[in-house]
Amino acid sequence: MPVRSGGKLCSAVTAELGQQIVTGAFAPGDALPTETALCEQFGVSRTTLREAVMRLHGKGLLDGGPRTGMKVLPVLKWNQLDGDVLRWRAAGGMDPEFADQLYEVRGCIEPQACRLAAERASQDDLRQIRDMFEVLASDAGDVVSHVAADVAFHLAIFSATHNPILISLGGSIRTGLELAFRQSQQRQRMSRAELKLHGHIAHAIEAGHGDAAAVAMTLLLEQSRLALT
Amino acid sequence: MPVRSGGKLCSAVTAELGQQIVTGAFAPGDALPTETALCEQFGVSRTTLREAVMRLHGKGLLDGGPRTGMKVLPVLKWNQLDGDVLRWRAAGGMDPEFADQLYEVRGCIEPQACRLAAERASQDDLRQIRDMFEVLASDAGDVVSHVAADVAFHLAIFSATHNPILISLGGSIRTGLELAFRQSQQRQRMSRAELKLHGHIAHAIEAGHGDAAAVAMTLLLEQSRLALT
DNA sequence: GGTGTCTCATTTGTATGATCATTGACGAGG
DNA sequence: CCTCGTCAATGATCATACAAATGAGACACC
Repeated sequence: MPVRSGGKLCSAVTAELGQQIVTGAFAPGDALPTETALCEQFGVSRTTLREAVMRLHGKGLLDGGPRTGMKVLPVLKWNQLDGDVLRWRAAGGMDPEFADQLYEVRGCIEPQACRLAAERASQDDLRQIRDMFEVLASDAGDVVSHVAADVAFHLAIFSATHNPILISLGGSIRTGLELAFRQSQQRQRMSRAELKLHGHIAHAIEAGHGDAAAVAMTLLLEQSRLALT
Repeated sequence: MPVRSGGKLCSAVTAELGQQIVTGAFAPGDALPTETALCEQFGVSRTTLREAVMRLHGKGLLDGGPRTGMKVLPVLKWNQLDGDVLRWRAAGGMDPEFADQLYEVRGCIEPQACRLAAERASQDDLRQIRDMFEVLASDAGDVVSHVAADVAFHLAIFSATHNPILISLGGSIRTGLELAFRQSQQRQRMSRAELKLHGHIAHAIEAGHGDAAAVAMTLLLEQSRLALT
């Protein structure tokens, strides 16, 4: 009966269990209740329960063998870039430590992505980046669309690298970007400094100045991180 | 019939279908045969077939709705860092283009990881890195254990950053590392230049010289990429 | 009595077939 | 040509069956 009725049972069970794990209701190393117990608790069949468990297994949250039950894996084994894990972790406010970690990873990747983008961006890529910057600069629309434009701006840079793996990686941190941006803009609009840096990045990539773009991106990330606190 | 009998049907079907997709037997945008047709082709029940399809969906290879059948998604949507996708793609020899992409991504991340590791590595982290370097330098053991030590060396650097997201990311490219190293060492042992660079990295991290470690890592990746061709 | 081994029951892993809902393509009819 | 109903294919869930693995208790032996 606890299951939120709106939607697929299986997803609901996955979300419920996943959030319980991520938020620490089960400590790493702990064994979950038996399948039959969980089936009764959620009021679903074993098939559905196992479907949910399998998804969590795929996200690196659980592992287990026959007879031993399912154990919660240590945090380091979790697939931290998985969209669901990210959302569950950020539910109820993104803790600052986590935000720092996310920005640190972005700081590793995005400046380099700018360098590659400056070398290889096609006309289409450049247009996409420029368009998203226009939307950001126009300051029109609600917060949601503003966040979407910000995310699209950064994803467009990943696209411009023409490296499928990097693009895939960009897609993985997409949820992280959204969460961070939303929380950031919840307090205040994007600052003028950040907006200017977005412009610098766009222009530097367009001009093929990879180093300048990378520097601007590094500054932007720093600025954004500060705005978050 | 084609299903390798010794093992899990579902995994076999997943691997078979997945490899067919990744290797291009179905072009992106193509619609797969209907579920019932695939069920007959593989000789499994619909549940099992759907289980396999769901896994591929989770890896971003497929999408589809009722009545429309399952379509192969464009390559950019694939989860390129998924271990299985990586393996399927590399099966039958890693194509040079893909190797280049992988090294490019590593070049984005690992030098920065070295910087962070140099700042934060604990004594345990340093010991781990040093130990793995010793194994590499000792030149003992077979190719498999040598590859394992190389992978462990790089993963230890990720661990030393103490950033869970970065560590998780390192785990994701683990399969890529293994595949690249195995192919590399299949031809020839690690060159003396590469070995020396491993040593430089280890020492620089130990000494807290982040920039030096990053430079050495960049050089190492360049060197390794050349050795692969 | 303590210890090693063996059997068995419990729990997970894998697979099947059935049932009902959902959705979108396709054709009949206006 | 447009609209709408039909229906086939997927989506979701369930009840069930069997296989495999392992922990726990029974049992024999020292």
